[in-house]
Amino acid sequence: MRRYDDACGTAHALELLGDRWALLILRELMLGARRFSQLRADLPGLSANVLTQRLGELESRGLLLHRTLPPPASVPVYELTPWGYETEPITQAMGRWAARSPHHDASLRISGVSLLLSFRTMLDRQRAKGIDAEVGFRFGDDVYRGHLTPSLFAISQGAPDDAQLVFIGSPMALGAAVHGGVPISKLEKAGALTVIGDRKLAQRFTTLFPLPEKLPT
Amino acid sequence: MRRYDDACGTAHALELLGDRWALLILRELMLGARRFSQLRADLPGLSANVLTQRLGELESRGLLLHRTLPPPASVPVYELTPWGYETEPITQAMGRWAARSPHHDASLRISGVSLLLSFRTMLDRQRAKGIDAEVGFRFGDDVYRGHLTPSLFAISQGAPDDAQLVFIGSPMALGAAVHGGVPISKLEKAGALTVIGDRKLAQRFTTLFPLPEKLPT
DNA sequence: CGGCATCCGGGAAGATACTG
DNA sequence: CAGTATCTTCCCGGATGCCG
Repeated sequence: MRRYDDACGTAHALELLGDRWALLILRELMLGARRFSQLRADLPGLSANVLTQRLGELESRGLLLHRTLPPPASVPVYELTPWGYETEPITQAMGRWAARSPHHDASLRISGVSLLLSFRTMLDRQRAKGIDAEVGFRFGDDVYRGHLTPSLFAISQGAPDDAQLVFIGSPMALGAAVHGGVPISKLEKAGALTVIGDRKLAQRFTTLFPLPEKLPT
Repeated sequence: MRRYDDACGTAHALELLGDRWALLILRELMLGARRFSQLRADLPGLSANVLTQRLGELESRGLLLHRTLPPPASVPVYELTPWGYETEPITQAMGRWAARSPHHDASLRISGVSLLLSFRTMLDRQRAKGIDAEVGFRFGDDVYRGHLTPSLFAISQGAPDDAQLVFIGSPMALGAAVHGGVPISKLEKAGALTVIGDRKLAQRFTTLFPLPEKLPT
């Protein structure tokens, strides 16, 4: 490993997760275990050998585990350790800071996990006052449930037991609605997004995660 | 620039400041403008050409400015832009997280800026209850003043007007007292640290910035 | 399908020496 | 003092092939 030889915690953090792609791999695992092929699909620019290398390093450093799901699944997955999950504040601080960048291009592709994490990061507690909702998300085969309250947006993998609201579509379509201000009706007409359940709640949902003001170019 | 082609804010942040040494350079500028040679001294493993390259990139990205101090100084310095200063939460999140690492080696060298920033990051508001103190720090030629209150530790370059307390010595010696639990008296006997002013306050000062509990190896 | 090994090209990082 | 110039090394990324 390349070292900084610096007692500062920031330097040590960079030694542990400063390699290219490392933090993005952690981000994709932030909502639960995922498979090698899922990670490849989430991070298209990342080649298999580098992914293998990163996963090995992060495992040896104690940030994630390589385990096999219990039968009948019995497939290998990668999952963060508790300490790995504790990197979320780092991811969030970066996301919050970069959202103000004049060069940030929101039209690029985004993964389902990234989008849901951005909601968690940007939740506006004032605007969410009084809310208590179970929301489902279906991004192709990836399904998530979120429990939204004014103080917290708890997300996990899997279909919700009974959601007031379910979004179906690509992460980019939902991102356009929430972060891009595109009306839901327009996305539905274009066939990019489907909303099931409480449409009024869906409308409100799109306003709960405002991005910070951008800097002048 | 190497891109991730990802709309996620974290990815964009990594494009802007994910290059090796970049975040550590920002850290060293976090308490005010510094010169090229100071940065080299603060980051011994960083060679001049890489430093030149990083400074140029960070300037073109809008995180810092290369300007000349007004006469009679008239020397070139590098200084963060307001947006550059806004990276401190990232630095702090990393430092806080890495402090729990089983592999963190606090015996390595640390810069004055790093140490003072670690105080700001780790300030325990409970323990600091009722405090309101002006503290000076002298690390060789680098002099800082800090205004400490229960909610904030404001730091700037330069000698304090009237400090109740001044620490004189190397950053590592002060770090040993605050983060390492080494008694001030012992450091003074060893000639590593000098305390001027309110010694009782100095004693209390060393308890205000507790590190989080480490993970088992 | 889910990796790991290997080879290769390009480019970034590191060490050292040098210049205005 | 504040950077350049040059050279070497190593990491990253892509492709391919192997093996369970």
